[in-house]
Amino acid sequence: MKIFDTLSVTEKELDTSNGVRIYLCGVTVYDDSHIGHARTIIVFDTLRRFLESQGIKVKFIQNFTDVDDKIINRAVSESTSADKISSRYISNYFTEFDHLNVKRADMYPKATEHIESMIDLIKTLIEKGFAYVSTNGVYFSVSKFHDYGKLSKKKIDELVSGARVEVDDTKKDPLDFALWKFADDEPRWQSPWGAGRPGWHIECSAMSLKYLGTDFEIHGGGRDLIFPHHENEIAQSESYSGKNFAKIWMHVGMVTIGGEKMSKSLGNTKSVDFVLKKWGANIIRLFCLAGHYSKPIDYAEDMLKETITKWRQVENCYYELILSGEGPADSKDIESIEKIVTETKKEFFDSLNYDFNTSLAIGAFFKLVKATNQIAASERLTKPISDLVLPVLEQMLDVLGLKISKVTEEERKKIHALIDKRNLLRSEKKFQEADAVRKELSDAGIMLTDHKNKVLWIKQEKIGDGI
RNA sequence: GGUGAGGUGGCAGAGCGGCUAUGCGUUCGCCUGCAAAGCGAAUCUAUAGGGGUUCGAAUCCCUUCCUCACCUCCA
Repeated sequence: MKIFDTLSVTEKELDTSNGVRIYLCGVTVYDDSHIGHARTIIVFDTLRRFLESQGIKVKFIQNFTDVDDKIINRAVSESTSADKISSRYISNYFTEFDHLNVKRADMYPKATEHIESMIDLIKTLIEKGFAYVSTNGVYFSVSKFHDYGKLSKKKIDELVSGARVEVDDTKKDPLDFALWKFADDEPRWQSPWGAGRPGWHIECSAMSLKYLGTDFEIHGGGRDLIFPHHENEIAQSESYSGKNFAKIWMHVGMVTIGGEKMSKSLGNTKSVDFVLKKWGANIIRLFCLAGHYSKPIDYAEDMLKETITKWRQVENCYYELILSGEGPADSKDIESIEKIVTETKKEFFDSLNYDFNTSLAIGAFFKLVKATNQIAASERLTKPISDLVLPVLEQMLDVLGLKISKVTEEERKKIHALIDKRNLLRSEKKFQEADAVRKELSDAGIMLTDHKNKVLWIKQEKIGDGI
């Protein structure tokens, strides 16, 4: 598989020979997650599902930043503890991302639980001369790391003249960043240099090193983390270990709204909770995967609405397949569907293999859906055809993390009973009563399609609230 | 100002030297007792402007214009 690597600015072959280790920078838990966070996480979740579908062992680590000024500020404004704030939003995170059908990572390390590792790392950095203690904390000396700027393609002298660097006389160089900040208030931890809190960047260095070692396969996050976060992580980690930090740096484009980046500071966010209620997990996932991961996507309601139409086609396809009748299939149909299944499957996986092009993969997926629906529409979809299509369709659904709404066995019996009842009424030309039965079913989310020889039912996902 | 990524039909979005995806939308049909869904057909020949290279460019080069992101916390 090839993935575009931000560092080398090339498509790099992913080494899967010893499994794939992935570290994804997660969220700072001081507020609700929004669809921007969700996109990055969905992209990586899908990547992970794809790799696993290829029989590759994946070790997936995603952190929670649970020590941060924003958390503390929030705690102060709510007169509670930082710990309460972060645990609340971690709990929310799991509720929301479980709903988004995001597979749980192998581990969700928290910064607060890895203070010791961070201190060890800082100790070594000081010993090696890459870091120094000042009156406000411990700083990393950027000038000591000669590759500084290699990820973000920034020149050190340009950064200095950039004027946006925080002025702090206690630092040797304005570019130096904090590894440890002394603090008088809670939360704080003891360290050899004085009580305080870790800097933001050091946590990812410490936790990725602890769980994935050096030179692991993929380090990822949103594009906005390239500088300074990932640049600084590289500086710390490589200065510490003397080894390459990560093989591939994979960055996900921003979600925009009205063409502008969605962010807390601009106040234009759509929370995961909100979009889940409005669109549901399948629509959100399809939306997040509709374009290439590296490019921005715009949160536009019209597009989301269109996605609903497409999702209905998938539901239709799925139920046509699982409810297909017994009976022989035309050998020509078998032949053509075999061809389509083979082709779309190849296209689907080839697309993902080449820089994870989900846009093309989804295109292949819909080709299969469409071909199936065509056969169904012409009343020729029988079990032998379904047996060919269904496993592949389910595999694709699984990789994309899409979930068809299903019914219980009990509901199924009830549905069949009502369909029988309606059929009887229809045969007696009691259409009004028949329509009442149909209404009863549709109110329960069961849509009917009258085929020539049978009635197809579909459990439709309920989407949106007065869109 | 610096750096990076882009500008493709009404919209979304691939292609990254030749065969100009795909989807949505729109229109008209089919199916149906009716409806919804689904299906079919039609519609749309698009590649920011200007130069070049080439037998041939959306695809390569130059240039102009525009957009976005990063350069501060950010997924």
